[in-house]
Amino acid sequence: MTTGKPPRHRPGTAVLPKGRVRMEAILDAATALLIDEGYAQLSTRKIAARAGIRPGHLQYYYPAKQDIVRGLLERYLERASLAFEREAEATPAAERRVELFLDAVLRDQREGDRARFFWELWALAARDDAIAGAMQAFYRAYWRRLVGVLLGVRPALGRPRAERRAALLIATLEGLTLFRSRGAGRELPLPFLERELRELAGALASDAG
Amino acid sequence: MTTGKPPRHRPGTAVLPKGRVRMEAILDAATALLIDEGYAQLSTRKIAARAGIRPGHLQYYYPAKQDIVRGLLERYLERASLAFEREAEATPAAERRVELFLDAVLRDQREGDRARFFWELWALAARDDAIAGAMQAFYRAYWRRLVGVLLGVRPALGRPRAERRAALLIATLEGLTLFRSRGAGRELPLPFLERELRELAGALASDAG
DNA sequence: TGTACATCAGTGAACGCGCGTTCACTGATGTAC
DNA sequence: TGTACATCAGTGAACGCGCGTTCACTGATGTAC
Repeated sequence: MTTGKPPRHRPGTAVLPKGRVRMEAILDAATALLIDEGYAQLSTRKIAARAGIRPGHLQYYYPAKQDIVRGLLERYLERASLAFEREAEATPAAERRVELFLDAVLRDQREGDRARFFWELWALAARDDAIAGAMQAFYRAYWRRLVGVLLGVRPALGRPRAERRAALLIATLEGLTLFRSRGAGRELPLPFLERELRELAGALASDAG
Repeated sequence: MTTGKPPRHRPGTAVLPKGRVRMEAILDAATALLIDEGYAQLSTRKIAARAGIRPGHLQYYYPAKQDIVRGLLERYLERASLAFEREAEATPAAERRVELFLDAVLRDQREGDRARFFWELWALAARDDAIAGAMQAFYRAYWRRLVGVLLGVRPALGRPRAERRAALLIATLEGLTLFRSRGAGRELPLPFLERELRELAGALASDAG
């Protein structure tokens, strides 16, 4: 089976340190460009330039453009899912968990680039099954973590109701990114919205309804 | 001032019927392509082909590609804003207004293409000020309409609180589009989510909190 | 430590393609008298 | 109704460009003995 293939790095992950560093640099460059200019303006030649290599060398690590995009997405979402896990370990008193979870999410969302990055991803997921799958895995982790928090605070909710309310809360949080920075109405100051959001979260964590 | 410019249709809107029909056809074609393939794959040549004209003739009506995108967006959002107005005229008993408003929004969102279209727009708005402005105007109309509904049902809310809650509800509704079709988790059946959403809307329309 | 060899990393030129737009031109339609 | 003219609508060829990817090749690094 050892055919005389063109020199290309196949197994997906570089074995040697230099290769691993290069692959990271490529994903870093592509991520920055995706956020700065959007997927429509993203080109392999720009990625190569930003990563400090020649255009033809990209294919040595990533045979096609879509492999780069999938790669950067998987890396990002993996890290984010890990953050959920890590946060789950250091649990404070149950009563404060919802609040702290919201804090973490809002802090992350406030980090400028997150919204732009996700807007691109939502659009991409509609056209690419691999990206849709990765996004789905991410939101599943996000959602499971929140279900756990809600049930920890208010066990009487019951799992089915907690699952639905967690989904609603995530939808609200994601939807709120539209009202940040650009693209939607900005006449409502965010601090007010976030205060209201916390009240909403409190209501969703109650066993009423 | 009457210089010998190249033959180009300048004023933005065609005067004669034939020209108006052509412009509509161009926007129709571009909208369909944007939904089917996404902005990254959108090209003037594809638009021309789908509209049944030669590539060079596009520039007669729309000097540049971005004019087409802005044109289709403005047309769509104008129609949607009008729909809000029309709906506001036929008001039933106050108590049912929130419910009916939700019905209308959810029905619209269920219409397959709406989500894909908006995902593209959110991403585009982050790069193009004209698109961001149009989106902002649309969400403002949407939001004002909902504030009116909430205040009509529960005047005791007061305008500031009604404004914040309307924004939250819109964020939730937009965020829920992520859980439809593709791109996010689909393990939660939508009917359940929508039932929960109605309860949430009811809570937001109460004067508690 | 030295040598031989295999694998890994990187280069530079070139490919064919679809893109957005321009331009000189022709044909169709409307308007004035 | 007929004619002259202006404006509107549409064509087809061509432009220069950046794109994604291939390919033959060279240089660098690791491995076995």
